[in-house]
Amino acid sequence: MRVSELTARSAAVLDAIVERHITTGMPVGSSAIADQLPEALSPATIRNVMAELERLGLLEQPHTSAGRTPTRAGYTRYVGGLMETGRVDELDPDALRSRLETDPIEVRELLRRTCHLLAELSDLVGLVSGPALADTVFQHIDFVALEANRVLAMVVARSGQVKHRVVALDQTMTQEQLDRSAAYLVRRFAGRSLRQVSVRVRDLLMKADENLDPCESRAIRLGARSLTSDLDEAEVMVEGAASLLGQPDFDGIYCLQSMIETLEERRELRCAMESTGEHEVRIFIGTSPLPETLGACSLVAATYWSSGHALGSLAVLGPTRLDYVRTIALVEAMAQATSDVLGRVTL
Amino acid sequence: MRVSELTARSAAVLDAIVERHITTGMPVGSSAIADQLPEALSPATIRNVMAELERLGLLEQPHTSAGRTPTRAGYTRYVGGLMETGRVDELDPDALRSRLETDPIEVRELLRRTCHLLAELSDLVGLVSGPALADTVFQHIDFVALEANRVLAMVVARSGQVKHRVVALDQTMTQEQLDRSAAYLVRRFAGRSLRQVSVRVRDLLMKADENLDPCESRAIRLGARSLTSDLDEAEVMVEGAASLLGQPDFDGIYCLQSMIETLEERRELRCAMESTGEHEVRIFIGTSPLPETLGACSLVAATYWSSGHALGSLAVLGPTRLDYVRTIALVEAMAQATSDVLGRVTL
DNA sequence: GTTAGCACTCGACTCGATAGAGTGCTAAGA
DNA sequence: TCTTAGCACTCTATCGAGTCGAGTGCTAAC
Repeated sequence: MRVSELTARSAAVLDAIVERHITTGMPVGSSAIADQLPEALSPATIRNVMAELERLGLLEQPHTSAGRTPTRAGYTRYVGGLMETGRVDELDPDALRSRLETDPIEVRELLRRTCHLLAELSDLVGLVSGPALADTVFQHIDFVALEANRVLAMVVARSGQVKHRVVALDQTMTQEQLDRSAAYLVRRFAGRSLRQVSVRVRDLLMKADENLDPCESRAIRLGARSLTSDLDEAEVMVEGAASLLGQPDFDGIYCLQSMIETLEERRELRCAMESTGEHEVRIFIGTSPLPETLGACSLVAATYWSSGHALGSLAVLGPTRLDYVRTIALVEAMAQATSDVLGRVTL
Repeated sequence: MRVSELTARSAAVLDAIVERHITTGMPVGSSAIADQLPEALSPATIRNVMAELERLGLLEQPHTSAGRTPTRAGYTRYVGGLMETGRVDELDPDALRSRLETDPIEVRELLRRTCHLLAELSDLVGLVSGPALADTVFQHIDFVALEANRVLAMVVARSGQVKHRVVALDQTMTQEQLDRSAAYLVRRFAGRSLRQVSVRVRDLLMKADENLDPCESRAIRLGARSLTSDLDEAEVMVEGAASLLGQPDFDGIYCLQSMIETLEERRELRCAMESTGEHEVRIFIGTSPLPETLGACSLVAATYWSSGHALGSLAVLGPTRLDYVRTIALVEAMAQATSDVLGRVTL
């Protein structure tokens, strides 16, 4: 029998074991399940089913005389069931929305609140990957002359997001020249996405277009230095990393340090969060897009949107043994609430 | 006998015990010290001295048949000795400096590197509190109209640091009006510290000066909304929080979670880092400016400067049992190196 | 003031015994 | 054929006793 073809009873036993293990944290014995199932069955029967689930790799035993715990595959199958049957809590996005709104709406602050709320309501780690600036609309650019050929470049997206960096010039430019350059760039490129602008400017720079006057080509050069590839890199916010230390599952576990380090690093997290899946809510249980150090964790992630565009991801990270029913509902509702608020801003 | 009046021999024994405890992490017995001291003394004599140091509150015993460990007071006295005699390593700031320099110099990136280097070289937690924007020189301001009465305000300091926020207007303003407002503010206030500008603008707003034309008073109103009190709040960077988990001293300690939480919060850290002391390098051993959750930790902090002004603090946080000789040298050299690099930028 | 000698204390470790949870297997029953 | 009662078995967790050893404090002699 293949895993996907479990009998209804086997599936029910698996679900019961997973749920009991989630609440108690202990290996689950046959009699506990016999008591719990609606169908009246003896522990011995349950044991037979459990033995089969173990053969299928869905359960395991810490040792012969202990109950069973779900394997990753077991969790995966359980969660798959949840997703298919839609058997998750409902959480009202409206209640969340009111805790997210700022006046005036500021994208970064909104996402920070989302992250905070995820951590607070789950009592686990909250994660948000911000929208990459490259996907937003170029609205404005400003250059400010600092001393000694250093120029501050500030790029503004229509959403109000800002990216600034200091660039070094090879020749001195007056503030007036800088202003003219900025005005030129705005006039010529405002309204396109920052990614397009970045590509276009780099293009023009390569071709050294002879139709451009010196002033324009100076502007292009400045633009290319300001719109660098790091526009693509979305920021990742993490909150509540310490909550992992409070998890009984990780009590005294040796790799806790590298887990926290991974959270501090962020780079690997971004990849994991942004990998897509077939469902709206993606769940990764200790494998694949999750870095190896987080092998004992699960990630419940969703995408947030604005006017049809996926902007970034938000997620909750916790031990594999986490309350999926609640967490899925939370992540789903939070994605909805954040998208709603973001929908009121032009990005 | 008061603590400060220890005999030379008692002080030597204390120092030896602290140093041995720092390297081994275990309670220190009398015979180990007898072997180690230059003066040839029997363990029994050392025991007498130890008993006295214990009466003075400088040492303690985990239990009767164990050796001694230093108390906080013991560490404090030991560190005081180090500072007075200058018995610390020397570290070459030049070597550090080359790892800090960026081209072009960007203040935030520099401080981020400082923080990273502190963590890397100490294998502990690196901390840097950034310069409050309020202390920097106002160079430029820009307003960009977003949709629906939202305006993005970007404040630029001469150092190239930027603070931006979105403000909501009560009446619509055209981009041209915004530009004129910005120009007015720059013309009138550039060159003063942002703190002064903030106070002055607020002042003018209160007085509703009738000498101002409508355009100017609009500018003042915008300025007041943009230069808010959060300019005073210096950012605190933390790196290497996970290294606390690797400390054998904290192995299985119950309050580790709240320690990491405190590091995540940052608020309390800032206070601790910025409290001043008589020496250039300040050391706090589990008490007073440190939050209570960090009672098992020590903080070694120093101030970094630029052209005579203290700008912020940098520090290393580790377990009380840390290698003070090395750490003090590191923090001292890093403060020097960071100050040197910052000295090349006008703030 | 110093130190050898000695009894004493207390944690760390080992060993064996015990209790208890949960299993797999077998054989009988539906 | 599926279910289940009964039973032997396995393995962990826990407790107490015993031992070892590190280190102490005290006393008396130098």
